[in-house]
Amino acid sequence: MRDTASVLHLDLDAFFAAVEQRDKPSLRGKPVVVGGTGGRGVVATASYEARRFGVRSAMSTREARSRCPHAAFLSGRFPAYRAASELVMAELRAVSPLVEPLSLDEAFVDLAAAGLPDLTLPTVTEVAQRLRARVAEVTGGLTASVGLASSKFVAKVASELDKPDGLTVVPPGTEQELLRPMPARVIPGVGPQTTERLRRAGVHTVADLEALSLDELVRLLGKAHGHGLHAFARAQDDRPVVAEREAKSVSVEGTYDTDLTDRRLMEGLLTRQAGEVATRLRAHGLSGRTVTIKVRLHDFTTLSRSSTLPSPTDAAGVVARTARTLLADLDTSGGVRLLGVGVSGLADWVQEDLFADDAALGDEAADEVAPVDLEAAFPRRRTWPPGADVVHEEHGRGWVWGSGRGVVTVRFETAASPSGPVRSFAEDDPALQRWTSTEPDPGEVTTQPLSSPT
DNA sequence: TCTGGGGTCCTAGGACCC
DNA sequence: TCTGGGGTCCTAGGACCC
Repeated sequence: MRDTASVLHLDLDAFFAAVEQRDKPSLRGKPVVVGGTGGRGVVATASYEARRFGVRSAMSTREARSRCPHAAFLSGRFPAYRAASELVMAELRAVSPLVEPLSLDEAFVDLAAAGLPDLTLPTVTEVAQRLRARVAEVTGGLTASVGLASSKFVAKVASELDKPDGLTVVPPGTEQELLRPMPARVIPGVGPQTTERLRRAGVHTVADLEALSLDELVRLLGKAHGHGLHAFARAQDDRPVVAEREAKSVSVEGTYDTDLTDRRLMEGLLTRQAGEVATRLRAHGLSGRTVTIKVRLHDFTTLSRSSTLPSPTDAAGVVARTARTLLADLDTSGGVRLLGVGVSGLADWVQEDLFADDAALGDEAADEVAPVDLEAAFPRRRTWPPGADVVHEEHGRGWVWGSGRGVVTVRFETAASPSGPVRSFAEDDPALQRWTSTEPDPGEVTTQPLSSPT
């Protein structure tokens, strides 16, 4: 642990929902829920207005709808979130070369690598405030909460303390007095199961945890976890901020609104997922030796089966055939709610001579798959998901307010032109198109750098 | 019709090798 | 008849994170 508050943790507030409110003025000040909108969807992000009704991340969308029926339920526009995230990460890197993104909306910054004149509290505080202002400026008004402390652990705890749009600085030396009264749950790696185990052992707070010996903790939680908690309970955390981390696996999975029972359909879906995995492997110049399938049964029991190949592959056909073979050994007669395919044991090289063969094999193997109409049974993506950007020949840019029964309702409103009407169209109206371009609208006057995500 | 998707890390047992 | 140990790889499952 360092003796300066030079680890910064930044967390964008209600990120996905905030991007939607930024781009769709009618949603400002209103409850917005972004996440899965299907029958088995869960909430990814709820705006603060929706949180007032008890809507939370990871809650089923069904429950969120019953708690807050008048919220806008949107299925998410990842290109827009990624664009906003990249602008924020660029601002962080302008402060210090040592930036560790944890997700689209969160990152650590090591101010000790920033080349500042000093790392005193006034200096780092000013850097943090300037950074928050820059984030708002460059994203068109998104707010961030920031924590500054002597370690990742405490910086992250600190960023939670004044949300949204706040800054908390923990002076070095005061970490333990901050942590002691907090629930043990604030410690990274302490989730529901560990919390329950600790509760049964009479441990509720960080102070309670601190009273346990290393031996007791290891007995209670195992070696790695025990050692980790022993240190965290004392605010000891030497984990460095790491800029580049290599991917260890690539996977695709899907939960279906109704349980699958048709094996040929499952094989078709696995094959399609294998293709997506292979595409992503190739896009990153990776290949891997271990193919894993994941199967969640109707009763939520989750199975995995894996097979390690003699050499790494990035070929769709090889991944697909391996996946289908693994599925063959499982009893899925009760119905399957989730299927997934992943590749791990990644290497950043491909065996050149095998590459051509594998690629050819890939095409063949894709064709081997049972003749089910996958697109009819499970369309790859719905054309008009709620919240999606669209453009109409006559009315211009807008977004999907609702869809179903052959009709799509569009609100013609963007951050740049916030006063458009709401109109309905036939779903197959050729004048209406998904807006997928990452370029700004032709002719659109953009005053906010992010109003047309790139 | 409770319970997403993309990840990481850890544990534990068995095979196999020296 | 009894008696090893360590190391690595692989597999399956589970907890956790955002």
